[in-house]
Amino acid sequence: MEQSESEIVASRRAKLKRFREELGFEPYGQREDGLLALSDARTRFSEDAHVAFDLASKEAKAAGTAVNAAADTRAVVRVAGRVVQHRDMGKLVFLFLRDATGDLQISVSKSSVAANAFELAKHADYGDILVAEGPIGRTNKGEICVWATSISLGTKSLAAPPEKWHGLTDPELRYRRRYVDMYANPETAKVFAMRARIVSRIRRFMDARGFLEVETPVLQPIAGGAAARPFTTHHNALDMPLFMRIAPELYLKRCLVGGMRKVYEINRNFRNEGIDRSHNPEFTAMEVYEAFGDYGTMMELTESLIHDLAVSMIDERRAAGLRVDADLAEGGPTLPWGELAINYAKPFVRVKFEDLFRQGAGCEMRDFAAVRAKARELGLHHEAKLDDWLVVNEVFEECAEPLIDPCRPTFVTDYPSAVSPLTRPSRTDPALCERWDIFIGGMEVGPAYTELNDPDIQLAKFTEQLKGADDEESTFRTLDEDFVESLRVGMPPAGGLGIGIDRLVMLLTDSASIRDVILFPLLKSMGASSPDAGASDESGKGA
RNA sequence: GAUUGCGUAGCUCAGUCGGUAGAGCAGCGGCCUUUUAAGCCGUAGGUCCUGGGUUCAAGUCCCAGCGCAAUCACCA
Repeated sequence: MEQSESEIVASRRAKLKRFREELGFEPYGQREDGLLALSDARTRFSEDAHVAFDLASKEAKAAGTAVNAAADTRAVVRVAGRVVQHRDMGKLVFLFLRDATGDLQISVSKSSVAANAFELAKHADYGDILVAEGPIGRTNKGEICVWATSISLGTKSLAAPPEKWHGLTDPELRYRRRYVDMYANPETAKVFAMRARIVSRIRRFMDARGFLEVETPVLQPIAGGAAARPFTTHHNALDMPLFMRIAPELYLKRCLVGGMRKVYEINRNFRNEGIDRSHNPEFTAMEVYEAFGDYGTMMELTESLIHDLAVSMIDERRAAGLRVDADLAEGGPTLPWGELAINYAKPFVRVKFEDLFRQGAGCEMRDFAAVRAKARELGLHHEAKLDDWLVVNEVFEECAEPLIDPCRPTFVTDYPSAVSPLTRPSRTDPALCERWDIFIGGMEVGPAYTELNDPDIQLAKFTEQLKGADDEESTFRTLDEDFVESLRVGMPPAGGLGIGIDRLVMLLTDSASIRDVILFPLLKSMGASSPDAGASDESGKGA
């Protein structure tokens, strides 16, 4: 049953036993009060106190007496952290502890601690969690450290650690063993700390503008609000199929019907589709709805929010050691993202879909014959099967989107109505609708609409959409009649917005992949059975 | 789904033309009271991703599969 363990694990187990039985340390620790974060402990260092103590020590040594306790004004700190460096000099041991705030050296002199504590320091392994207490001073070489007067064991680590200099670099291992990645590569932990602050800033921004944060169903009987393949599940007691939501949109609109004026939700969506650098099957989105607003109010809100976040990232990124190219004095925060230097100065770029189309395709988008010719020229061979406006959309994505300057946040406005089923058509030009998409760094970060609130048009658009569904799609695409009914009750005119939080965090933290901003991204499971072995397993699962 | 690349010790990586499996770190045993990837002496550690094939001989060449990455496709 017990697998034979590696030599390293075996020796760590032997140490655990020795620490417990010979040295009297509980290998899994206990409550510790009064612990300081390592970065806070470091700030308690006083050069004056250190120099005064150093002088008193030398005088006492020359005189052959003990140091007068009153001469030691160094702050005493109590800290805990994981061992990431260990240098044994014989009767003096230097080790570095690490916590989420940084690293701090602990210097353990045989003459300053109990015999069992010195043995513990001497034999501590990379990865062990230690608790140390003592005055904060520095070494001859200038390293600020805790001169330990006591050391105890927080937790013994049994697993083999990563390489101490290169850390964990294999991307697969970093994602699969994120708990190791987070301490072995401090920049990983910094990205997630920044993500947390970005999300809380977004909430403060929305709250300050009077939006109410609500929570709507993740388990939905009908997966609406977007066109994506949902994950399916089943409720046993009610014996009903359920879908993980692909978007909260239809529920948030019901909130407007119910009388909420301004609502938002920050939560997970789930889409059963491909995985790549900007797609994870579960991702975080913020959706916003404002009664009596429109896509213009959403544009102002989005521009202000993203600009404010970018400004706040100047200090964040400097503190985390990330690049910042320019500051506000030069026209707006410029935050590098990979090879791109993205400038978040207001106002963001605005360009009409129709104009960008003309520029990219070289013809008018309403000249469908020319558009179809262009599509064939581009090699879009399924062009003949598509509606005119879908061809327009494909040609746009192919020819026009690449023209958007990736270094400037850009609103593309006034999309064709035909590709936007939840959006209100323009009153002056019904072929177009009041919708924009914002692009940053070549990524689509989010769309916004003036919401369609005419129940008859909405019903017609849903019905039209369902007609085009193939067999597979029709298993999860169902008309949400209750939503249409809510529109009959009456939804005020409104603006709505969706923003991909993960993508925004990627841009703000200079992360190349969505997996770098999601703590535990989805990977294939390693223990998965082979296809033939799996068949018998599967039938046994539900019981 | 397609193409390309990668998969060797716990980790980071070498491995030439097909000819006995290598280093550093980590580990283990020593030495050292000011180290900064500490150093020095000694020692141990391998399913070369898996399965086939070619060959006197395969980590290396061929085929299939698995995993990861990048690019493309898909995702209105």
